[in-house]
Amino acid sequence: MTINIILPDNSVRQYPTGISGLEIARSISEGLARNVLAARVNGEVWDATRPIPSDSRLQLLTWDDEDGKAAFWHSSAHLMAEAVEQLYPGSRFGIGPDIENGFYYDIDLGEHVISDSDFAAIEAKMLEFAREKQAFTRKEVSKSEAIAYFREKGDEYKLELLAELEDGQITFYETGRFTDLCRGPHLPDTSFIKAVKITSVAGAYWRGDEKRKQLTRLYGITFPKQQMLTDYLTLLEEARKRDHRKLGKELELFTFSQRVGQGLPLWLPKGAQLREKLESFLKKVQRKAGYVQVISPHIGQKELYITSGHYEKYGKDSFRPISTPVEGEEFFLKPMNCPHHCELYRNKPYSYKDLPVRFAEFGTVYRYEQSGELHGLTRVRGFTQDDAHIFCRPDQVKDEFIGVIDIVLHIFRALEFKDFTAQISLRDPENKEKYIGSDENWEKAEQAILEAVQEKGLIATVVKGEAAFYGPKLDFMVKDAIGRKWQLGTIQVDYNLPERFELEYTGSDNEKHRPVMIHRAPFGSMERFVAVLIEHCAGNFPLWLTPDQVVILPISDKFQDYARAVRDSLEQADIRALLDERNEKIGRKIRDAELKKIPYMLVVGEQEAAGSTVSVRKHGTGDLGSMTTEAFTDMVAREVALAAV
RNA sequence: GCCGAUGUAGCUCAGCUGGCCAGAGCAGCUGAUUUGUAAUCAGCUGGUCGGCGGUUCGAAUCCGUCCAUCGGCUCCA
Repeated sequence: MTINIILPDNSVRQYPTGISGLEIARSISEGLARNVLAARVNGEVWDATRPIPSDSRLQLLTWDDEDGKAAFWHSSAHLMAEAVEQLYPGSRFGIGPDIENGFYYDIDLGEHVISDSDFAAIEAKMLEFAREKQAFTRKEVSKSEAIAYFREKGDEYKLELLAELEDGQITFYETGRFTDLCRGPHLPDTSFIKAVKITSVAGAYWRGDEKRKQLTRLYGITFPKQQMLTDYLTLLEEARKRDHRKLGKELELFTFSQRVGQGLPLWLPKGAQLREKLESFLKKVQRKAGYVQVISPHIGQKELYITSGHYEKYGKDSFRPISTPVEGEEFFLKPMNCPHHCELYRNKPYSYKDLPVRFAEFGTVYRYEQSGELHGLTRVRGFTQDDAHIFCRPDQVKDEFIGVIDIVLHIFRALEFKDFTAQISLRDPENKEKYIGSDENWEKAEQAILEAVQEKGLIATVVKGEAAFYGPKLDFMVKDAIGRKWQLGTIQVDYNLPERFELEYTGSDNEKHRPVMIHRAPFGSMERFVAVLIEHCAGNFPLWLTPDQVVILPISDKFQDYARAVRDSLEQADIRALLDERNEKIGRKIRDAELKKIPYMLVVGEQEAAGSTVSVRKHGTGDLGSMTTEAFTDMVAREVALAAV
């Protein structure tokens, strides 16, 4: 009996029934066979060793295929589990998936505690088992057999997972001494795994539920070649150099003080300069888009947040209320700007002709984030949103939404953020009580977002259950230096606050109508945006943004006067210039300026003073030769203008 | 908040299993040098070793606790 196998190039080959992907690979070339990690059979990823029963389309997966890599790492999780079980008998296992960079396994170690000093032993055990070339053996089992096995083993986690599976779809995989409930697929055997690194250990709640037991999550990564691990670790090392916490310190952008408080950033002069540039850039964009600036105070009465619904939802997790000499009077630090903006809207009656009204404010808000959540500038307790609230008619929602998407994309383009993702967050249809507002309004809002995104041709993932409690949203996310995703820009439709604040406008029918509100922040928060920006450009900010654009380096004291004259003329032209007056050699001044990542260095000495020129050196590039001060000024002005900001 | 780790001068770090006055480089200060494209030389200053408590004849080192930071989990209006 033979079957037809269609390969990716559409060629058809005949093989005996029950041949495996691996055997087919071997029939093509021994080299291919050595690299085959898994097989895609009719679109489904299978073990390379699994017999193919009938005519099929086959793709052999190697390290270069995401699915091949996934099988590799998932198999590595099993290998790690086997090692852990040998080292710490009685361990029970939760789940052990592959992830973007490697894999993890959630393990209940009983009384045992694993710390990084144990990693080496686990790695050694894994390599030992890898060399044993243990096969991953797939076994179909009945549900009752499976339950019996894990009951015998006393693994309540696997039993819980089993309870959700149906009979007939349950498979076990055996690797050496370790048997796991697993769908697969897996590598043919463990010998493919040549390099192993346990990367970290952390607590993780079983099934992500804070109320359930915390298991030990062991993270690891493996490779088919030792060199690949070395390269990966080097890459990580490089990424850490871009970390905004490190660069923020080195470039004197911001700092934290224990005395001021956890999660409360202090912006140093250079950081403040940078942030101000970003703010004025956005203000200009917004002015053109019809926004008006407003200003509101940092606190608001308790009643304001009772009206908005925030008190009920977050009152307990906020900073403690501020009391006053008046009995019963309480104020809150504002955790959001929208309630204040609603009151601004209520200042006067609006006609349908007045809408949309767009109130913008760089509003500083305070939220009592859990201490374990705080992280550099990306997660803080006091931060400034580039906030605005658009009050519009229901028929304007989509256009306004589109307008905001345009602003976000404009900003990303200006700052060369190419690698972002967009996510539409809808409510969880199973848990409607988590949200405020009517079904009808939610449906209208979600529809508006979906349509706007579609019209802009934006590629966005849709996630149910991620909406804010008052409305659905569209978020823009960017990754940081070490691959963590952060939300930056956000656009949120809100039918609820206008209701709660009884906002109105008079329609053409002379009747009162309720406006729709759109919350939006293209940067998200200045803190987080600056953090991501720092990591994105590794501290080499675009010329128009960078705190110090130019530094003037006199060859010696003798040329201080000329150097000052150059600086003054640059400042006249609105160029931010420093003067290095230290009594140091030129090599030293250049080195320090390079380390400070200042875009342009102007060396001035005898020749320059004589000819009214400057000798220009560009950061990271080197000597550009000399030119007149005017020519340099023009060059900088042009470069700034070119950024189109 | 939870799990694990870390915490020595402004910065980066050394100080092993407890024992002379706690060290280095950079930064800073003083002086010399007057310099041509990534570190000039010399001298000096600077630390209640994260805070508090304990064990000990003796603690940066061991234990407890609190605080902060780091990696995750949960959360994120």
